[in-house]
Amino acid sequence: MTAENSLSGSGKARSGAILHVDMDAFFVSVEHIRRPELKGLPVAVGGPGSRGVVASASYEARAYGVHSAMPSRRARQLCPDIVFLPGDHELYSEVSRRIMGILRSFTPLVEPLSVDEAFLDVSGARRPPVEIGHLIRRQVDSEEGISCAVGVAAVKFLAKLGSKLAKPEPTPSGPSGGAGVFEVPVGEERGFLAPRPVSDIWGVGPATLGHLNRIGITTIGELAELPLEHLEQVVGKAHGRHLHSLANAIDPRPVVPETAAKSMSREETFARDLHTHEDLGAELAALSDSVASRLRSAGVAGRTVTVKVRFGDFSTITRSHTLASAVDSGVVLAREAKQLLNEVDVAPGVRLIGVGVSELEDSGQRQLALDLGEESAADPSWQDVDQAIDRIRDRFGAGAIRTGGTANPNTGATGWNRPR
DNA sequence: TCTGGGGTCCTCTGCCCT
DNA sequence: TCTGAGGGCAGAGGACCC
Repeated sequence: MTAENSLSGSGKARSGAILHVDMDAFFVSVEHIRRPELKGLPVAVGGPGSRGVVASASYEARAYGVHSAMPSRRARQLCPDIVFLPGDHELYSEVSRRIMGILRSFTPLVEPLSVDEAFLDVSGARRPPVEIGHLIRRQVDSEEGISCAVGVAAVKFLAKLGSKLAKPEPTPSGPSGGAGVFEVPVGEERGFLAPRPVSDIWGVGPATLGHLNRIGITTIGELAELPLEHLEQVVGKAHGRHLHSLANAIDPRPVVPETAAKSMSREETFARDLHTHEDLGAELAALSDSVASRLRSAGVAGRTVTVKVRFGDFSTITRSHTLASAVDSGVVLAREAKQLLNEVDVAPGVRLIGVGVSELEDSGQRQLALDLGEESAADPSWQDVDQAIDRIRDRFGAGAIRTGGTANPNTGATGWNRPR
């Protein structure tokens, strides 16, 4: 379709005003800045252990078939020379904040999707969207040394697909080609989508793809022609309506800057399976402490506590409980989580455990509830303890203090996580 | 091949209430 | 008093995303 040089200035097609900006191999690109000697080498950021996976791979590594979410062991088989880096998520978050700042200098309507991508609504801008895309690429590259791809379209889904098509190809010597900016012109959306595979639709993963393939649907064009009622029977009502709209290039979702988080969680995979409530309880306490700390720094508290347990055979269960009032205390959260865990038979062996909190609300509301004397799972006496813990961590670092029962039981946790 | 971590949204089921 | 229908809600799990 159209690319960097073929569209701009043609004046033949109207431009959509949604941009999707996606960093190229973000974690690896950040590592390249502080370790330039790694440029040109196959590099992966991720968990190097036997149960680790790749979070980000350089284009040189991708040429060997390495990709994100691939088990690290498999990545080493495909590319024995690959350099594994453990990752520095504080640094990635810091770079991400600066890049989002650059994007906000073009429009206040920036919706971050993750650390390395965002939607922008530039409908109010004087410059053409494609030109803004090029300016963004130049500025992110000159100020942060990171390359990115930009998709331009009238709707989010197509802009996202555009950025994917603007990316370079992986080769053993690094990224090659790639338009950098890819536009789907207004009025040409359906023709553009029709021949593309249904897996290009945002929301079609392996399970949905299997369902669609079984009824003979392989392209977006075929999906667009399928009667809605039939599609709803195959993939469910809400999902069916959503996919049908996207296949017809209909995506009314606006760009929403800064949406509040709806849940917070932490989970940990162990190097070896754990079989006792005692071992798991200690790990649960540490995770609860971490989640509670994040809740407090975000100024929120949550009512629903969920414990996630993944067994050695990879089967996964969750147990949740909704409290009378919201909590943000690590001790209270750990107590609830352990009660939930007690309902689970852990003897078969647990490889992963997680703690999550949802039904989040502003901490100010919760304080008001406490002041009014409502029944609460959050014991106010713990608030002083939590505040003291936060002050110590602010001053001496996150590892300066642990709450009781969170001492590392030598569980061999992978220690790998990818912060949002 | 053997699958991390942190999220969101949806569906299904069972329970309670009217 | 019993029973069934239907709505609302909580809990569990699946699918998907990066």
